[in-house]
Amino acid sequence: MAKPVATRTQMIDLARIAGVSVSTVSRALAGSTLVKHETRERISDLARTMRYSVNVGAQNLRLGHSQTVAVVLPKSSNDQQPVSDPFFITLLGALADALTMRGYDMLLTRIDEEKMDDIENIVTSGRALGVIVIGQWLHHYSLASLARHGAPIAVWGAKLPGSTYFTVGSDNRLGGRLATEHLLSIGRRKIMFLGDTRLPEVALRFEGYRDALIAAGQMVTPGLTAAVPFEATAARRALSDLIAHTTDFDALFATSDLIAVTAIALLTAHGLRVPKDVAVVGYDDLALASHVHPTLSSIRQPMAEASVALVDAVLAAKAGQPATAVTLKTELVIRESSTLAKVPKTPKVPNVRKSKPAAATRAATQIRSRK
Amino acid sequence: MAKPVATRTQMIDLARIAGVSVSTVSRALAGSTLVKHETRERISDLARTMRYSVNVGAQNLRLGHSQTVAVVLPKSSNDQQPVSDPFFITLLGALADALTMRGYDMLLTRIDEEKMDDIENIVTSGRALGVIVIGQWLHHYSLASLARHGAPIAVWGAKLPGSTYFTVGSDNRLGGRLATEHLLSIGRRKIMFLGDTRLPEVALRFEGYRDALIAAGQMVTPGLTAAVPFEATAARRALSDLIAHTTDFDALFATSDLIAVTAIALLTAHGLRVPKDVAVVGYDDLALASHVHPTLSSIRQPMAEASVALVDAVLAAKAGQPATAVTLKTELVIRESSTLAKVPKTPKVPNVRKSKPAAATRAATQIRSRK
DNA sequence: TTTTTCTTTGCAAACGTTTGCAAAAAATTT
DNA sequence: AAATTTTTTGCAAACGTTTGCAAAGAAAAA
Repeated sequence: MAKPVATRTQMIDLARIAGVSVSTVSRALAGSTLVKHETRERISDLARTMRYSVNVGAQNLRLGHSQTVAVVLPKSSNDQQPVSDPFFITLLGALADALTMRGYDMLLTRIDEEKMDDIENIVTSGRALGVIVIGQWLHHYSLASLARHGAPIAVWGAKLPGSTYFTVGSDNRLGGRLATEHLLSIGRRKIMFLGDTRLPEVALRFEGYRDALIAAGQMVTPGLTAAVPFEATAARRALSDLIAHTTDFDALFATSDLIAVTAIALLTAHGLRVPKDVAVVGYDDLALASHVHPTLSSIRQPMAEASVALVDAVLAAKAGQPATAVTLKTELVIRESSTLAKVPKTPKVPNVRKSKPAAATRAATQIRSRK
Repeated sequence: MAKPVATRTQMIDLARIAGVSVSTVSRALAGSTLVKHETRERISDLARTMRYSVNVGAQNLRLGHSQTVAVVLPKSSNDQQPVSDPFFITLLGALADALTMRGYDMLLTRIDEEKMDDIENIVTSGRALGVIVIGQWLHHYSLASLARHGAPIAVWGAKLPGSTYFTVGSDNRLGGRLATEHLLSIGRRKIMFLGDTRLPEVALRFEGYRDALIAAGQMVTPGLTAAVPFEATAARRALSDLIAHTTDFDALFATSDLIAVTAIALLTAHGLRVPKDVAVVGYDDLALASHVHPTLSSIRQPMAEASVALVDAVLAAKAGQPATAVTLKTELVIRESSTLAKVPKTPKVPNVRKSKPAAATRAATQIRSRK
């Protein structure tokens, strides 16, 4: 086999072959009307047959800007787990699409929570024009500090009081309220709240939960709140403990779908029926919510819109606009896990459509069935 | 607020402040021993306090190479779905870690199946030094063509006969055999195969399935094979149909965990008990396998090792080495969905450890419980 | 002190583009 | 045919680094 010449073809090669200058090639490939239509065609064709594409590094250098947006996920230094939360993973996919659609490249990085300055590095090193931060971060104040230093960042999550950066998130308080009102409306009175209120998003969902209870003339029972973490294994451990010791509840409001399905699995193993004995509502409305049995009611966070909003936000930050907080449409999706009607018994027709819309609580509520 | 000067700090700024030339700064930051220890320190400190980091674009341009590896996922032009398969998403996370660990940046792109030439673009445009291709691709031959043109690519999946590119994958045939042998060993005789054998990986798993049946003196029953696709919604539809019309089976071997859990949900809705009436084994051993109820037996594909192997492969390809195919350790993980023993009844201790290792078929088999 | 050697620094040329400006070529008008 | 305008091209300077080479400075040897 002949050793191929390693040197990549570049503009000067095209120029030589076409008998023009590099300037002309550059302009031709950029589609500039400055160059004669005919030569433009000729050069484009040449580029195509020679499988040439411009070196984006050089291009960025000259143009002084990058077409890449970084997406960072937190990595706790202790755990070696790959990205655990299916929610963020789903968001990741949606982000990849949103960015690709707009013509941006996506740089994916996992960053140690202790080394948040690395985030700034991504921008100052010119690797990306801005950073989208997703995942459950403890050090929100570091983010604020980064933003103040001028790094264009957009963050998934709740808007915190003094935050200096762009945020995109669902209406956590509304979500908490919708879930709780729904559970109340199907007659549940001992609704347990599962989530770690140290996280701002979860704290807001808890407020919604409390609001709904109070509006219904109930109050928050201390024993009905459990600080279940988002991480899968830890969540399972916490729930195991919980279910072994507490049984005095007839509904669960889980602050993530993962917590919800884990809880359902444990309840079932414990001999409790869902939704008959315990109704369950999750949060996120991931694909998995429709795949488990019983299918899971959940508060829907619209991923595609979230992604677009995050991209917009990071570009706005880059443009120097003042930080804003986007709140996404947040709605309840009712499925079997919180439906009073009996689960329909194995229809011959594949498409199950619930006939009895058990309890529609309010405007923002909708019934979903599988397509 | 004073408008901050937009210009990013660069080497020449450090040089001016430190009273040296850019060459010295460059060398100092690179840690060259050519520059006096004391000045090196001084410049490093200065860089740190000024929050400077070198422009990787310019660096790459000068150095003539990139530190970025692209990871591409297929996107079917018709469906607007975000990345669907949880398997690839999990792999994605593991890849992010493997690359970060080695000091490479990861560029994530979704590419239309019809425009596979875009893959080559990633390399010729200098965006990345090589490409890791994951996902279920139909056009394997296009990949081969790309590889022949010199693009360093590494592909997740089965090694195809004449493939000119690096591949990393599990031992699909062994996996199929292990699953089937296990189901046979717990007394099942009507084992249904769920998977689309047009995909090379699935075809191999089917061969393993057939091997095991034949070794047990059985033969493949045509009615016990269903071409269930990997994509979630389509899979559900296919399974719905299937379960409505066929019931003459006592075990399922699903070629993905997603198919398996969907099947379990549908079976349960249909009044069938898992594993009592129908035992189920999946493929991939994703996190979700331990989160569903009953927990899912599955063929484990080691993600972390896969990621490392893929990174190694793409670097080898870049170095011009001849293509190889890595086969990962492939083993069966037995959980509740294929265990004869009764599901343990809600132990007070959180950590469930199965007491009865129902049926260990062979060396590569292991029993797992949650940590 | 002068010469020699060794250490530390700076100059200038690359890396592959884009683009302002001016020159050349072509088309139009006088 | 000359003068003017319009279209098309090329020159050369940037973009922010790295590095071979030579020069300057310091230390050692003569």
